[in-house]
Amino acid sequence: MKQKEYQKDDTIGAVNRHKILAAAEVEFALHGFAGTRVQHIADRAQLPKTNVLYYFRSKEGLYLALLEDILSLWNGEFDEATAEDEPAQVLANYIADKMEISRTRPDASKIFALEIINGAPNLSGFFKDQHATWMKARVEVIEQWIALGKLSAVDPYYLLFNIWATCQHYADFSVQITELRGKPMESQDFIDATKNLVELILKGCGLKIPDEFHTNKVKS
Amino acid sequence: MKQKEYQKDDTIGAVNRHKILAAAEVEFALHGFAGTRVQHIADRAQLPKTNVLYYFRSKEGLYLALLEDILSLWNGEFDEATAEDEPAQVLANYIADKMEISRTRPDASKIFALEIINGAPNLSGFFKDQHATWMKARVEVIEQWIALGKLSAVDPYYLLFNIWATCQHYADFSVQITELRGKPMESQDFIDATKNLVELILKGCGLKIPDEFHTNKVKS
DNA sequence: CAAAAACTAGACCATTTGGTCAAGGGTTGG
DNA sequence: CCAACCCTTGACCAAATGGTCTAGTTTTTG
Repeated sequence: MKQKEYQKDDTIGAVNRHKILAAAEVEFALHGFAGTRVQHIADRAQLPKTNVLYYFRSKEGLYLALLEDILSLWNGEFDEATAEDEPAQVLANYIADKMEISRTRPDASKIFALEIINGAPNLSGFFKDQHATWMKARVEVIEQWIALGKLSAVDPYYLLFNIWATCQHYADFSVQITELRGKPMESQDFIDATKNLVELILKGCGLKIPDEFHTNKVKS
Repeated sequence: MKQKEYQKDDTIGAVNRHKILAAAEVEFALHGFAGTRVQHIADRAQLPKTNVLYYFRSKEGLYLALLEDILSLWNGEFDEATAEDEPAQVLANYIADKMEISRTRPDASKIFALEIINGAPNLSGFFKDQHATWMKARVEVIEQWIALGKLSAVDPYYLLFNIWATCQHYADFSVQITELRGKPMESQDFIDATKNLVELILKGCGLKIPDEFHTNKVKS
């Protein structure tokens, strides 16, 4: 249909674009938009600076492309949940998803956080609207669950905020967490943290914890 | 003892220093360190740029002075809690304190968050050590509570991380929260959010909620 | 295999910006 | 009242940095 399908992923252009985006993700997460040097992105990608500007029209263009990539991570199973689904399972999976993103894409999470903290100057009105619409639909599902007695009467907004806050924290504040624990979060630690979190939130909503998320506190 | 006690608060120098710090807090929170212009701080403080550099040796000097101010907010009642105290009351108050900071000093919270996200490049080793020491002592108290049966067996680290994450979220992500709720968080909303949060966390720890933090879900 | 398209890359530039300087104005204490 | 000190301010500067230009090289395509 269109010849711009450069997602072939093995053309020289696609490979370089990918290298640059990966390098940019690290740099922007580490220094913010203004603090990031195009030269440093180039160095990290092992390409000359001019090359970076060749593939992306400008620093801002690169940033926006990266941001778009990142926002696509925000979609998941919870998006299609309905009142018929079991809240315990849906919420537990949602939390697990979010935690998995924090573990595998911490820099993406950080860039998003920086963007929001600074007043979301680069998030398009389209994204905001879409997000607000998503939110309204999710809130409605949660309210239906409550009406059906599947869930105790929690405020849907605060519930979702709490989930985001805690999950994001493991990515955004990883430096502090590592400092305070004396060691970085390993794969197993994330599993534990996830179980803890699921237990906390679900217990707070008066839900039974799905088997696979039970903590092994008591070994009897 | 020393004549450098310019905390008189009404000398011309003290007043200007204060104005500059307040302006800097807004600007740094909004644009990050690298993205902030000294000129903009000066404009906001309604002083010429040279004046800002006169009171603080450099942009970095100003930032560090501000950061020091901000870190002093992190002290509170929980610092002196012991195993004899009641966990429900101590934790509830701690959460309420943190939420109050998020409400009244959101920019301070944001600057701290930016600092951590970017790898804490300006937090002194001294602060980190102090913080780690504080953490160890708090963890110990929580473990004693658990040993005494005052608290169900939660991981103290995850418990504290959860509290910080959720409380900070209301400051750092205020833009998103406003966007999704369709209106900014008012004083009363913070009270509700705090009660919700206290209920969630305490319930998760198997604690009874102190009267003053009860939500008014059921009016009977 | 030749021409077009995609890519690489050094040299270079305009602008922005943190910071300096020097000169002058106010205030205060002795 | 004067001298020391604190404060104010416009003019100016050097360095950093995003971005352009031009020219050459490689790859693709007809």
